[in-house]
Amino acid sequence: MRNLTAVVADDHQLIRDGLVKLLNAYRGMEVVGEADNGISAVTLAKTHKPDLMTLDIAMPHAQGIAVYTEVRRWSPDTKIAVFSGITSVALMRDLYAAGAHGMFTKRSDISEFEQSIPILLKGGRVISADAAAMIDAATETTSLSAREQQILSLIANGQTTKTIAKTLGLSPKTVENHRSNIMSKLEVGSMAELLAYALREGLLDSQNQL
Amino acid sequence: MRNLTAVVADDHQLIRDGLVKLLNAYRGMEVVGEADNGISAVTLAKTHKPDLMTLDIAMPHAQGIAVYTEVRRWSPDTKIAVFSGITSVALMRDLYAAGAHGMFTKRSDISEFEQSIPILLKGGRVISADAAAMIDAATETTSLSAREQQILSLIANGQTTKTIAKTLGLSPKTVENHRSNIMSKLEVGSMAELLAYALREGLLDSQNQL
DNA sequence: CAAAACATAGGGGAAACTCCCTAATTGAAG
DNA sequence: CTTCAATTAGGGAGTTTCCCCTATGTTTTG
Repeated sequence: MRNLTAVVADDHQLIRDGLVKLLNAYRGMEVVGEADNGISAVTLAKTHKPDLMTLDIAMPHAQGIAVYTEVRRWSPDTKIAVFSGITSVALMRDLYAAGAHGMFTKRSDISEFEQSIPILLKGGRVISADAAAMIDAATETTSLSAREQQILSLIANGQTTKTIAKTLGLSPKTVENHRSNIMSKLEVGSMAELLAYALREGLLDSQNQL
Repeated sequence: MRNLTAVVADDHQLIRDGLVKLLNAYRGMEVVGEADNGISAVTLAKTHKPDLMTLDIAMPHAQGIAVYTEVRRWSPDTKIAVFSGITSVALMRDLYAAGAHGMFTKRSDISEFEQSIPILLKGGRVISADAAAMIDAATETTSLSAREQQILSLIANGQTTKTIAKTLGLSPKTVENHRSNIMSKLEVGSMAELLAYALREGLLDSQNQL
């Protein structure tokens, strides 16, 4: 009796194979689709509306939280277990806030995920030990306000003070003040150090893939 | 008859499982050790001196080329197939220069690796299609001179024009000119973009691995 | 050898950044 | 209700980038 469906999305074939095997071994569950990029992940979610979906948040063609929210939009009842290979703390934090059901890193013990399946299917939430530790560590070091984080992210994406001011509808002087506050909070003395910090913490949107 | 030995080093359990299964299925081969971090990878290489070793270059405790060279030192006859999950072009280039036998990305088709095993065992070299494309793309874009690369690296590590000038014993103006040339070569228009590029390419010393 | 690339160093000006202030409004915490 | 943090916005001075030049000596390459 197979009444539970699952979709596996990951661009690493080995990981995909492992997860498919694991999910197919789960009683009553069948993997009905596999995706190796963000776009087909969303498509599969739309067509199959699976009960469970594993989602890598770093795949070609569409990255990060965008894929998550798209899947969510087209199949709101699907329970989504996010697997992050890259350890982008900011992304994890966002997904946590966006309400991902499961959060695992690819370094997590796989049995952790296996044991989580029934919980996830019931609508529960599971955050693996190492993912939780990562989020904690991040939130404690990040004493930046929401606005400051937003502006830091824009800076890290190569935007200048002026363009940031324009996109946010603020005075350039305000943006400058925020940046100044960020720098004193993070104890850095130049854009270079600030950038190094920001990029280290994974605040880049697009090109952390290469 | 099992006369070939192999060691699998990868911090992702799913990947490890997949590779172990694949290698054990190879005629006459047996996986005699698994490592989930750089240190135990080196230890296993030292104790087992396997014929073949798969090596992830982004693992906890010791990263990148250091692990490769250590393995090489303790077991020079072991054929090493490098798997890179993170797409650090600089690292790939270095490993290529250091003479890694096999180079695959985790996005590679696994059959590519499977078919490569006999070639690797004979001492041949195999670079998967996508890894080769990556290296080509990198070497063609990186037209920076030695001095320019050095200065870019210093910039990426948070040094200012002045301090760079002092450490290199140059005029600040010279450093500035180099930076300017770098920026026009890389087609970026600000420190922010330059930093983004540099960090992406893995020019940071310590913490580009997070 | 000649040409090209590289490394060195500087002038000058517009723009951006860095750091010192003040100050009004808002919303949350005690 | 009061205090505190956050957000907004600005003044002003000094420094650094950024981008345009010129110029000389060396090294590499065709």
